[in-house]
Amino acid sequence: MTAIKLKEIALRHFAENGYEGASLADIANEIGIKKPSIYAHYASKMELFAAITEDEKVCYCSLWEEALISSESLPTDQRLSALFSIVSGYFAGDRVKMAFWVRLWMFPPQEEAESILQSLKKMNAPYINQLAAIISQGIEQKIFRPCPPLEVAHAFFCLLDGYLMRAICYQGFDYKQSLPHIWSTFLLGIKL
Amino acid sequence: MTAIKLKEIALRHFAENGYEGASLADIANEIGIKKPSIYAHYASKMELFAAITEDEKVCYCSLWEEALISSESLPTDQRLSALFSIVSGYFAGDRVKMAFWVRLWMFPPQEEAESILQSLKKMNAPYINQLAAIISQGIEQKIFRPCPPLEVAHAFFCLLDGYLMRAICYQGFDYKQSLPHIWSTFLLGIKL
DNA sequence: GTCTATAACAAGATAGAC
DNA sequence: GTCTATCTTGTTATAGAC
Repeated sequence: MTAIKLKEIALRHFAENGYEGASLADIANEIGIKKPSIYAHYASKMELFAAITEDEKVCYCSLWEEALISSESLPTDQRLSALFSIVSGYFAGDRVKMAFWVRLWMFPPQEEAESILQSLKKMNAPYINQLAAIISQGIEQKIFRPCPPLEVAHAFFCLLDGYLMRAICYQGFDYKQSLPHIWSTFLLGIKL
Repeated sequence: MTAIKLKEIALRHFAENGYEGASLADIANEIGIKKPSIYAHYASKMELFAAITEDEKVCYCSLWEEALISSESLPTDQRLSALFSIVSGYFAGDRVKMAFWVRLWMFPPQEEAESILQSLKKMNAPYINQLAAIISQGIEQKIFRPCPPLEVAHAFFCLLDGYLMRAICYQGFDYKQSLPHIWSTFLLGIKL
Protein backbone atom coordinates (compact mmCIF):
# COMPACT_ATOMS: atom_id res chain seq x y z
CA MET A 1 0.00 0.00 0.00
CA THR A 2 2.62 2.49 1.10
CA ALA A 3 4.93 1.07 -1.57
CA ILE A 4 2.51 1.94 -4.39
CA LYS A 5 1.78 5.38 -2.94
CA LEU A 6 5.51 5.98 -2.65
CA LYS A 7 6.17 5.40 -6.34
CA GLU A 8 3.13 7.36 -7.37
CA ILE A 9 3.94 10.43 -5.30
CA ALA A 10 7.68 10.28 -5.97
CA LEU A 11 6.92 10.18 -9.70
CA ARG A 12 5.08 13.46 -9.39
CA HIS A 13 7.84 15.09 -7.37
CA PHE A 14 10.51 13.96 -9.83
CA ALA A 15 8.37 15.23 -12.70
CA GLU A 16 7.75 18.62 -11.15
CA ASN A 17 11.13 19.31 -9.56
CA GLY A 18 13.59 17.05 -11.36
CA TYR A 19 15.76 14.42 -9.72
CA GLU A 20 18.10 16.84 -7.95
CA GLY A 21 15.27 19.20 -7.02
CA ALA A 22 12.98 16.56 -5.50
CA SER A 23 13.22 16.21 -1.74
CA LEU A 24 12.75 12.86 -0.02
CA ALA A 25 11.45 14.69 3.04
CA ASP A 26 8.69 16.33 1.00
CA ILE A 27 7.80 13.02 -0.62
CA ALA A 28 7.63 11.22 2.72
CA ASN A 29 5.62 14.06 4.17
CA GLU A 30 2.98 13.81 1.45
CA ILE A 31 2.65 10.06 1.95
CA GLY A 32 2.26 10.53 5.67
CA ILE A 33 5.47 8.81 6.73
CA LYS A 34 8.86 10.11 7.82
CA LYS A 35 11.84 10.43 5.55
CA PRO A 36 13.89 7.51 6.94
CA SER A 37 11.03 5.13 6.24
CA ILE A 38 11.68 5.46 2.53
CA TYR A 39 14.97 3.70 3.11
CA ALA A 40 13.04 0.63 4.24
CA HIS A 41 11.90 0.32 0.60
CA TYR A 42 14.89 1.61 -1.36
CA ALA A 43 18.57 1.83 -0.50
CA SER A 44 18.93 5.29 -2.02
CA LYS A 45 17.20 8.12 -3.83
CA MET A 46 18.63 6.79 -7.07
CA GLU A 47 17.18 3.31 -6.52
CA LEU A 48 13.75 4.81 -6.00
CA PHE A 49 14.17 6.81 -9.18
CA ALA A 50 15.38 3.76 -11.09
CA ALA A 51 12.36 1.71 -9.99
CA ILE A 52 9.97 4.41 -11.15
CA THR A 53 11.82 4.80 -14.44
CA GLU A 54 11.60 1.06 -15.03
CA ASP A 55 7.82 1.12 -14.48
CA GLU A 56 7.40 4.02 -16.88
CA LYS A 57 9.50 2.36 -19.54
CA VAL A 58 7.38 -0.79 -19.34
CA CYS A 59 4.24 1.33 -19.60
CA TYR A 60 5.55 3.28 -22.61
CA CYS A 61 6.70 0.15 -24.42
CA SER A 62 3.34 -1.53 -23.86
CA LEU A 63 1.69 1.47 -25.41
CA TRP A 64 3.80 1.21 -28.56
CA GLU A 65 3.39 -2.55 -28.85
CA GLU A 66 -0.38 -2.31 -28.49
CA ALA A 67 -0.56 0.66 -30.85
CA LEU A 68 1.40 -1.20 -33.51
CA ILE A 69 -0.87 -4.23 -33.22
CA SER A 70 -4.18 -2.38 -33.05
CA SER A 71 -3.30 -0.26 -36.10
CA GLU A 72 -1.96 -3.14 -38.17
CA SER A 73 -4.97 -3.52 -40.44
CA LEU A 74 -5.29 0.19 -41.29
CA PRO A 75 -4.16 1.74 -44.59
CA THR A 76 -0.59 2.98 -44.27
CA ASP A 77 -1.37 6.70 -44.04
CA GLN A 78 -4.16 6.16 -41.53
CA ARG A 79 -1.92 3.85 -39.56
CA LEU A 80 0.70 6.57 -39.24
CA SER A 81 -1.97 9.02 -38.09
CA ALA A 82 -3.29 6.52 -35.57
CA LEU A 83 0.19 5.95 -34.14
CA PHE A 84 0.81 9.67 -33.77
CA SER A 85 -2.57 10.16 -32.17
CA ILE A 86 -2.11 7.30 -29.70
CA VAL A 87 1.38 8.27 -28.57
CA SER A 88 0.73 12.01 -28.36
CA GLY A 89 -2.56 11.32 -26.56
CA TYR A 90 -0.75 9.13 -24.04
CA PHE A 91 1.30 12.11 -22.89
CA ALA A 92 -1.28 14.83 -23.46
CA GLY A 93 -3.61 13.03 -21.06
CA ASP A 94 -1.07 12.92 -18.25
CA ARG A 95 0.98 16.03 -17.55
CA VAL A 96 2.95 14.24 -14.83
CA LYS A 97 4.09 11.48 -17.15
CA MET A 98 4.86 14.02 -19.84
CA ALA A 99 7.07 16.17 -17.58
CA PHE A 100 8.77 13.08 -16.15
CA TRP A 101 9.65 11.78 -19.61
CA VAL A 102 10.86 15.09 -20.95
CA ARG A 103 13.12 15.54 -17.94
CA LEU A 104 14.31 11.94 -18.22
CA TRP A 105 15.35 12.38 -21.85
CA MET A 106 16.73 15.89 -21.73
CA PHE A 107 18.12 16.27 -18.24
CA PRO A 108 18.60 12.85 -16.63
CA PRO A 109 20.13 12.62 -13.12
CA GLN A 110 23.75 13.68 -13.51
CA GLU A 111 25.32 10.74 -11.72
CA GLU A 112 23.68 8.23 -14.07
CA ALA A 113 23.10 10.41 -17.14
CA GLU A 114 25.22 8.34 -19.49
CA SER A 115 23.66 4.95 -18.75
CA ILE A 116 20.11 6.29 -18.60
CA LEU A 117 20.35 7.94 -22.02
CA GLN A 118 21.86 4.81 -23.47
CA SER A 119 19.03 2.64 -22.15
CA LEU A 120 16.41 5.08 -23.43
CA LYS A 121 17.87 5.07 -26.92
CA LYS A 122 17.99 1.29 -26.87
CA MET A 123 14.36 1.23 -25.80
CA ASN A 124 13.25 3.63 -28.54
CA ALA A 125 15.30 2.30 -31.45
CA PRO A 126 12.89 -0.52 -32.39
CA TYR A 127 10.01 1.93 -32.66
CA ILE A 128 11.96 4.30 -34.88
CA ASN A 129 12.84 1.36 -37.10
CA GLN A 130 9.29 0.03 -37.25
CA LEU A 131 8.08 3.51 -38.10
CA ALA A 132 10.64 3.67 -40.90
CA ALA A 133 9.39 0.29 -42.13
CA ILE A 134 5.82 1.54 -42.24
CA ILE A 135 6.91 4.61 -44.20
CA SER A 136 8.87 2.38 -46.54
CA GLN A 137 5.73 0.39 -47.11
CA GLY A 138 3.81 3.59 -47.88
CA ILE A 139 6.38 4.55 -50.48
CA GLU A 140 6.14 1.14 -52.16
CA GLN A 141 2.37 1.46 -52.21
CA LYS A 142 2.76 4.85 -53.93
CA ILE A 143 0.92 6.51 -51.04
CA PHE A 144 3.95 8.48 -49.90
CA ARG A 145 6.55 10.40 -51.88
CA PRO A 146 9.91 8.68 -52.41
CA CYS A 147 12.10 9.75 -49.48
CA PRO A 148 14.59 8.34 -46.94
CA PRO A 149 12.25 6.47 -44.55
CA LEU A 150 14.51 6.78 -41.52
CA GLU A 151 14.71 10.56 -41.91
CA VAL A 152 10.94 10.79 -42.05
CA ALA A 153 10.70 8.61 -38.96
CA HIS A 154 12.96 11.10 -37.20
CA ALA A 155 10.73 13.92 -38.43
CA PHE A 156 7.78 12.04 -36.91
CA PHE A 157 9.48 12.02 -33.52
CA CYS A 158 10.59 15.62 -34.00
CA LEU A 159 7.00 16.67 -34.36
CA LEU A 160 5.97 14.56 -31.38
CA ASP A 161 8.70 16.01 -29.17
CA GLY A 162 7.92 19.55 -30.29
CA TYR A 163 4.30 19.00 -29.38
CA LEU A 164 5.20 17.74 -25.91
CA MET A 165 7.56 20.63 -25.38
CA ARG A 166 5.00 23.24 -26.27
CA ALA A 167 2.27 21.49 -24.33
CA ILE A 168 4.41 21.86 -21.23
CA CYS A 169 5.32 25.52 -21.84
CA TYR A 170 1.90 26.73 -22.95
CA GLN A 171 -0.07 24.97 -20.23
CA GLY A 172 -3.18 27.10 -20.52
CA PHE A 173 -3.29 26.80 -24.29
CA ASP A 174 -5.25 23.82 -25.56
CA TYR A 175 -2.85 22.14 -27.90
CA LYS A 176 -5.37 19.42 -28.67
CA GLN A 177 -6.88 22.02 -30.96
CA SER A 178 -3.62 22.71 -32.78
CA LEU A 179 -2.51 19.12 -32.99
CA PRO A 180 -4.72 18.11 -35.95
CA HIS A 181 -3.38 21.01 -37.99
CA ILE A 182 0.20 20.21 -37.10
CA TRP A 183 -0.28 16.58 -37.99
CA SER A 184 -2.18 17.11 -41.23
CA THR A 185 0.53 19.47 -42.44
CA PHE A 186 3.10 16.74 -41.89
CA LEU A 187 0.97 14.11 -43.57
CA LEU A 188 0.35 16.30 -46.61
CA GLY A 189 4.11 16.82 -46.77
CA ILE A 190 4.89 13.13 -47.15
CA LYS A 191 1.89 12.06 -49.20
CA LEU A 192 2.10 11.68 -52.94
CA MET B 1 36.62 41.59 -16.71
CA THR B 2 35.54 39.33 -13.88
CA ALA B 3 31.98 40.53 -14.44
CA ILE B 4 31.91 39.26 -18.03
CA LYS B 5 33.56 35.98 -17.10
CA LEU B 6 31.02 35.54 -14.31
CA LYS B 7 28.03 35.76 -16.63
CA GLU B 8 29.68 33.58 -19.23
CA ILE B 9 30.60 30.79 -16.85
CA ALA B 10 27.38 31.01 -14.85
CA LEU B 11 25.43 30.68 -18.11
CA ARG B 12 27.15 27.38 -18.77
CA HIS B 13 26.53 26.09 -15.26
CA PHE B 14 22.86 27.03 -15.40
CA ALA B 15 22.57 25.38 -18.82
CA GLU B 16 24.22 22.15 -17.73
CA ASN B 17 22.83 21.77 -14.23
CA GLY B 18 19.69 23.90 -14.13
CA TYR B 19 19.08 26.78 -11.74
CA GLU B 20 18.62 24.66 -8.65
CA GLY B 21 21.44 22.30 -9.60
CA ALA B 22 24.05 24.99 -10.27
CA SER B 23 26.40 25.76 -7.40
CA LEU B 24 27.74 29.26 -6.81
CA ALA B 25 30.85 27.74 -5.26
CA ASP B 26 31.59 25.80 -8.43
CA ILE B 27 31.02 28.89 -10.56
CA ALA B 28 33.30 31.04 -8.41
CA ASN B 29 35.90 28.30 -8.41
CA GLU B 30 36.01 28.14 -12.19
CA ILE B 31 36.42 31.92 -12.44
CA GLY B 32 39.23 31.83 -9.94
CA ILE B 33 37.51 33.83 -7.20
CA LYS B 34 35.84 32.80 -3.97
CA LYS B 35 32.15 32.19 -3.61
CA PRO B 36 31.31 35.28 -1.51
CA SER B 37 32.86 37.54 -4.16
CA ILE B 38 29.90 36.84 -6.42
CA TYR B 39 27.77 38.77 -3.99
CA ALA B 40 29.82 41.89 -4.77
CA HIS B 41 28.21 41.76 -8.22
CA TYR B 42 24.74 40.38 -7.54
CA ALA B 43 22.61 40.37 -4.41
CA SER B 44 21.48 36.79 -4.92
CA LYS B 45 21.68 33.71 -7.13
CA MET B 46 18.37 34.75 -8.68
CA GLU B 47 19.66 38.21 -9.65
CA LEU B 48 22.62 36.65 -11.39
CA PHE B 49 20.26 34.34 -13.23
CA ALA B 50 17.95 37.21 -14.15
CA ALA B 51 20.84 39.26 -15.58
CA ILE B 52 21.94 36.35 -17.76
CA THR B 53 18.38 35.69 -18.87
CA GLU B 54 18.00 39.33 -19.86
CA ASP B 55 21.17 39.19 -21.97
CA GLU B 56 20.00 36.04 -23.71
CA LYS B 57 16.59 37.49 -24.42
CA VAL B 58 18.15 40.54 -26.04
CA CYS B 59 20.40 38.29 -28.10
CA TYR B 60 17.49 36.09 -29.22
CA CYS B 61 15.29 39.04 -30.12
CA SER B 62 18.09 40.67 -32.14
CA LEU B 63 18.40 37.43 -34.06
CA TRP B 64 14.72 37.44 -34.98
CA GLU B 65 14.67 41.13 -35.88
CA GLU B 66 17.71 40.78 -38.10
CA ALA B 67 16.40 37.57 -39.64
CA LEU B 68 13.08 39.21 -40.47
CA ILE B 69 14.83 42.17 -42.12
CA SER B 70 17.48 40.22 -44.00
CA SER B 71 14.87 37.84 -45.44
CA GLU B 72 12.37 40.52 -46.36
CA SER B 73 13.06 40.54 -50.07
CA LEU B 74 12.89 36.75 -50.52
CA PRO B 75 9.91 34.92 -52.03
CA THR B 76 7.53 33.84 -49.27
CA ASP B 77 8.42 30.16 -49.25
CA GLN B 78 12.14 30.85 -49.32
CA ARG B 79 11.72 33.44 -46.61
CA LEU B 80 10.09 30.87 -44.36
CA SER B 81 12.94 28.45 -45.04
CA ALA B 82 15.50 31.15 -44.31
CA LEU B 83 13.87 32.01 -40.99
CA PHE B 84 13.81 28.37 -39.94
CA SER B 85 17.40 27.92 -40.96
CA ILE B 86 18.60 31.04 -39.13
CA VAL B 87 16.81 30.33 -35.87
CA SER B 88 17.59 26.61 -35.77
CA GLY B 89 21.20 27.36 -36.73
CA TYR B 90 21.46 29.87 -33.89
CA PHE B 91 20.84 27.12 -31.36
CA ALA B 92 22.48 24.25 -33.21
CA GLY B 93 25.73 26.20 -33.21
CA ASP B 94 25.73 26.71 -29.45
CA ARG B 95 24.82 23.79 -27.23
CA VAL B 96 25.11 25.93 -24.10
CA LYS B 97 22.59 28.49 -25.34
CA MET B 98 20.33 25.68 -26.52
CA ALA B 99 20.29 23.89 -23.16
CA PHE B 100 19.87 27.18 -21.29
CA TRP B 101 16.84 28.12 -23.38
CA VAL B 102 15.17 24.74 -23.20
CA ARG B 103 15.56 24.71 -19.43
CA LEU B 104 14.32 28.29 -19.22
CA TRP B 105 11.14 27.51 -21.15
CA MET B 106 10.35 24.10 -19.77
CA PHE B 107 11.67 24.14 -16.24
CA PRO B 108 12.25 27.73 -15.10
CA PRO B 109 13.45 28.39 -11.51
CA GLN B 110 10.55 27.44 -9.27
CA GLU B 111 10.46 30.63 -7.22
CA GLU B 112 10.00 32.79 -10.32
CA ALA B 113 8.46 30.27 -12.71
CA GLU B 114 5.22 32.16 -13.23
CA SER B 115 6.73 35.55 -14.09
CA ILE B 116 9.53 34.10 -16.22
CA LEU B 117 7.13 32.10 -18.38
CA GLN B 118 4.89 35.11 -18.78
CA SER B 119 7.77 37.32 -19.94
CA LEU B 120 8.98 34.63 -22.37
CA LYS B 121 5.54 34.34 -23.95
CA LYS B 122 5.32 38.10 -24.23
CA MET B 123 8.74 38.12 -25.88
CA ASN B 124 7.82 35.41 -28.37
CA ALA B 125 4.30 36.49 -29.28
CA PRO B 126 5.33 39.11 -31.89
CA TYR B 127 7.40 36.55 -33.76
CA ILE B 128 4.56 34.03 -33.82
CA ASN B 129 2.30 36.75 -35.19
CA GLN B 130 4.77 37.91 -37.81
CA LEU B 131 5.24 34.32 -38.88
CA ALA B 132 1.48 33.96 -39.20
CA ALA B 133 1.44 37.14 -41.31
CA ILE B 134 4.07 35.74 -43.63
CA ILE B 135 2.10 32.52 -44.02
CA SER B 136 -1.03 34.56 -44.67
CA GLN B 137 0.84 36.37 -47.40
CA GLY B 138 1.88 33.04 -48.93
CA ILE B 139 -1.73 31.90 -49.01
CA GLU B 140 -2.83 35.09 -50.76
CA GLN B 141 -0.05 34.63 -53.28
CA LYS B 142 -1.34 31.10 -53.92
CA ILE B 143 2.03 29.69 -52.88
CA PHE B 144 0.63 27.98 -49.79
CA ARG B 145 -2.55 25.96 -49.31
CA PRO B 146 -5.46 27.74 -47.64
CA CYS B 147 -5.08 27.07 -43.89
CA PRO B 148 -5.31 28.84 -40.51
CA PRO B 149 -2.03 30.85 -40.52
CA LEU B 150 -1.67 30.97 -36.74
CA GLU B 151 -1.93 27.19 -36.50
CA VAL B 152 0.76 26.77 -39.10
CA ALA B 153 2.94 29.27 -37.23
CA HIS B 154 2.54 27.07 -34.17
CA ALA B 155 3.49 24.06 -36.27
CA PHE B 156 6.62 25.95 -37.32
CA PHE B 157 7.63 26.40 -33.69
CA CYS B 158 6.64 22.82 -32.92
CA LEU B 159 9.11 21.60 -35.48
CA LEU B 160 11.79 23.97 -34.21
CA ASP B 161 11.31 22.87 -30.60
CA GLY B 162 11.28 19.22 -31.58
CA TYR B 163 14.54 19.70 -33.40
CA LEU B 164 16.15 21.36 -30.37
CA MET B 165 14.89 18.64 -28.09
CA ARG B 166 16.28 15.84 -30.20
CA ALA B 167 19.54 17.68 -30.78
CA ILE B 168 20.04 17.73 -27.01
CA CYS B 169 19.11 14.06 -26.47
CA TYR B 170 20.94 12.59 -29.43
CA GLN B 171 24.15 14.56 -28.96
CA GLY B 172 26.36 12.30 -31.03
CA PHE B 173 23.91 12.18 -33.91
CA ASP B 174 24.38 14.93 -36.49
CA TYR B 175 20.96 16.45 -36.75
CA LYS B 176 22.19 18.97 -39.29
CA GLN B 177 21.89 16.09 -41.71
CA SER B 178 18.28 15.34 -40.79
CA LEU B 179 17.17 18.93 -40.59
CA PRO B 180 16.80 19.53 -44.34
CA HIS B 181 14.53 16.47 -44.64
CA ILE B 182 12.47 17.51 -41.67
CA TRP B 183 12.06 21.01 -43.03
CA SER B 184 11.34 20.06 -46.62
CA THR B 185 8.60 17.71 -45.44
CA PHE B 186 6.98 20.58 -43.62
CA LEU B 187 7.32 22.93 -46.56
CA LEU B 188 5.82 20.40 -48.96
CA GLY B 189 2.94 20.04 -46.51
CA ILE B 190 1.96 23.67 -46.66
CA LYS B 191 2.78 24.39 -50.30
CA LEU B 192 0.10 24.39 -52.94
C1' DG C 1 36.36 44.00 -5.45
C1' DT C 2 38.15 40.38 -3.23
C1' DC C 3 39.25 37.79 0.63
C1' DT C 4 38.68 34.78 5.30
C1' DA C 5 35.48 33.20 8.41
C1' DT C 6 31.22 31.86 9.84
C1' DA C 7 26.32 31.69 10.44
C1' DA C 8 22.02 29.38 9.19
C1' DC C 9 19.91 26.01 6.87
C1' DA C 10 18.30 21.97 3.96
C1' DA C 11 19.58 17.79 1.80
C1' DG C 12 20.70 12.65 1.68
C1' DA C 13 21.93 9.10 4.52
C1' DT C 14 22.46 6.05 8.76
C1' DA C 15 22.10 4.01 13.68
C1' DG C 16 19.43 2.09 16.88
C1' DA C 17 14.90 1.72 19.55
C1' DC C 18 10.19 0.08 19.09
C1' DG D 1 8.11 -0.79 8.74
C1' DT D 2 8.33 3.06 11.14
C1' DC D 3 10.12 6.17 14.31
C1' DT D 4 13.58 9.77 16.78
C1' DA D 5 17.99 11.46 16.68
C1' DT D 6 22.23 12.36 14.54
C1' DC D 7 25.93 12.81 10.97
C1' DT D 8 27.82 14.69 6.83
C1' DT D 9 27.83 17.51 3.11
C1' DG D 10 26.70 21.34 0.33
C1' DT D 11 24.22 25.60 -0.17
C1' DT D 12 22.87 30.62 0.36
C1' DA D 13 24.04 34.47 2.73
C1' DT D 14 26.48 37.95 5.65
C1' DA D 15 30.10 40.38 8.49
C1' DG D 16 34.34 42.41 8.60
C1' DA D 17 39.46 42.79 7.16
C1' DC D 18 42.45 44.17 3.23
